[in-house]
Amino acid sequence: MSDERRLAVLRAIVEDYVATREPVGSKVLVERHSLGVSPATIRNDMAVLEEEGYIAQPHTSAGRVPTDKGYRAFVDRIATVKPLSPAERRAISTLLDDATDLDDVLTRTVRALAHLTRQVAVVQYPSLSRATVRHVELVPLGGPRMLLVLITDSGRVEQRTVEVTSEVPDELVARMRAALGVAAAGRRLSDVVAVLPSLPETFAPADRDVVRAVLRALEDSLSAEREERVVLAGTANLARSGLDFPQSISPVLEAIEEQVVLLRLLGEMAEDTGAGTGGVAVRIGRELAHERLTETSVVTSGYASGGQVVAHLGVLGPTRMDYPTTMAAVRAVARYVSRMIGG
Amino acid sequence: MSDERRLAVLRAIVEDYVATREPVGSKVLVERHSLGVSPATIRNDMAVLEEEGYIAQPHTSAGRVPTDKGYRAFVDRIATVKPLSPAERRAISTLLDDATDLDDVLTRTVRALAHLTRQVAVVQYPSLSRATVRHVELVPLGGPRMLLVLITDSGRVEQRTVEVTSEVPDELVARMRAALGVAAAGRRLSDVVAVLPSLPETFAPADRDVVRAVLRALEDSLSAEREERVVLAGTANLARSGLDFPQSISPVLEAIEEQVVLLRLLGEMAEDTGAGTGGVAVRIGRELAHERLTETSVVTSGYASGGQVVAHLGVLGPTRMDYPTTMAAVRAVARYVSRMIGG
DNA sequence: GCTTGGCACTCACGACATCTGAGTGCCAGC
DNA sequence: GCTGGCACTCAGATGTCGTGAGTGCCAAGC
Repeated sequence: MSDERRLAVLRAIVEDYVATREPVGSKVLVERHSLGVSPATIRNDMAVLEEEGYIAQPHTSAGRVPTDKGYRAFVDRIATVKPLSPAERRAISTLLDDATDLDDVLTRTVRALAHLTRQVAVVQYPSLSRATVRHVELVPLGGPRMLLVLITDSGRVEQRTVEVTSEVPDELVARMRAALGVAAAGRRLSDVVAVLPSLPETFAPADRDVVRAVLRALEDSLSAEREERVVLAGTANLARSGLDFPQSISPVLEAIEEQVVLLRLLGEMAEDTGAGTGGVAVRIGRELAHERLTETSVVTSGYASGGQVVAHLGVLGPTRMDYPTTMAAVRAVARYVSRMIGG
Repeated sequence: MSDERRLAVLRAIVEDYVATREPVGSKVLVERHSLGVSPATIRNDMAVLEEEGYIAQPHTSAGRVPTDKGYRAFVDRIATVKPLSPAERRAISTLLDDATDLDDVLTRTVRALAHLTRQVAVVQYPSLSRATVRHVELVPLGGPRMLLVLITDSGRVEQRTVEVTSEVPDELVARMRAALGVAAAGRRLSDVVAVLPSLPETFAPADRDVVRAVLRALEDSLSAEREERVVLAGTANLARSGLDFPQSISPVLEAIEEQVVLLRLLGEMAEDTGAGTGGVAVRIGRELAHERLTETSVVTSGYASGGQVVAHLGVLGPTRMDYPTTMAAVRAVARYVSRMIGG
């Protein structure tokens, strides 16, 4: 019994199951794919594949269904990322080309991705910590309130209100703005944090409390928790493929809504980009190690600005998904975004 | 046959159906509510109610179910907004009190609303056109690109990149910034638009193209389409109440995802705030005039800043919803937000 | 003129029995 | 090591039937 044929059988099972959503039996397998052997032979192969955990039987008199392990083998050893069709490439350009600012780019990106893959798409905002500060602005909002605005070179704008106990004179605001500009502009955010503690010294003692409040707000803007934001699209696609979620889609929706979960995943998967998949990472079912997402797979890729990966984007769908196509779409969109934001 | 009793019967039907999700018959009706008459009498009332279109029978041998018209009568003539429980009030405070900036307030608000009502919550960003400009900032992004940032008194920050054909000297950027500041600061956005056309005149002819590009971007930021943003939460609740959507929840999810639909609704409903409902507007099923939302109801309310309604928020759920409780929650949250943003 | 008990009627739904066919595992022969 | 044959299993489809909730109507009663 040749190893290659067993892999071919596995591939055929995955492809047929993805296409038909029905357990596939030995007979249709030889009919639809030219495997050159009889159903009985295939059955032997299937028995082995099942014993090794690549496929499973929902019940005795049914065909086989790929397991997580089966999909994994498919993704790692069988499938090749297939290039997008020209029409799909055109769709990406049309959707993304006339974007205005960063918000707009990301919103359009996530929509394009959801549309291409017919699944749930996620795009993470460019990380703040790796960016450099383009500009810091401090605006008096009247009375004891000010607005701190932070603009990075990736075009991201962070805002934060600062409230102190007493009225702040405009003149002091102006001086603080100038000091912040000098201290921060052109620096990487992580470096800015290091400079901050020495700043209050340069102000009159009476003003230092106010200065410290502003710095706290700035530090807060830079801190890891606040920096992470994601945009979502295509949740309706989940419902469409509701049949793929035995219980209900509501745990999946819940998990998606807790953006923390998504962010953690995007972060984790940043590290397991497999070889030969063009920078695309895939996690399948239980590999996600999340109880609400056992029937779900995630496909992600990083996107770059200035040669540096600044954030990730991806797609979430049922384990029974068309991996080659999805991976191709994720890769293509990631590259396109990178180009747009100057990757 | 007294009119009051018929209303009482309708109320009982609505309440029971909302509670049990099952068509309600004459027998259980007299058992559960002390109506003081026999089932046969109730049947007569029900026959009339059905003839008048307030209730319907799913099939011959089943109980009755309220129609859209029935719910409408319930909301208008029977139900009273019931105050929230102390625990619920506390939940609102706890969730909202330590919000930092406007983004944060709105995100927390939408979560609170979704949590309280166990439905899909929507919060609209404060309208730009009614706001006044606090500050305009123009930041050089290097080369021919600039970033235009607009800060309103409601704390909203709008950003927009401007790209021109040639490099823009920092000095010109500074002059434009100053001119914009003078022209816009303190004005209502709608008034700012009127002032813009005269601005290029004050610049040297060679610079006017650049100035015009910036003004176009500014106008764009102020334009009606861009000004509208919404935040969503609780989509998972839809799946939970999936049984209430006979076909599937996916058309509903689709409609929600097209934020245009939501914005149109919020806008329309701004005008039909009924009397006696405490500023809360309700649309039921087909009243929404949206084919994907025939099984859906929406409950909204405006929220205010400076005594002016600046935007709306609300909740979307199955027509079979607990209107009194939902309306109470929407009203309470709207008031709370108004207080927080200085309503 | 309402209200009420009685009664015949309807019909969705669940329980149960039956059937069918896809798919399997195994084995003997090639 | 492949193949055809064969007995076996079992989920799902189909059909039948009984049950009971709920109704509408009517004639009697307050």
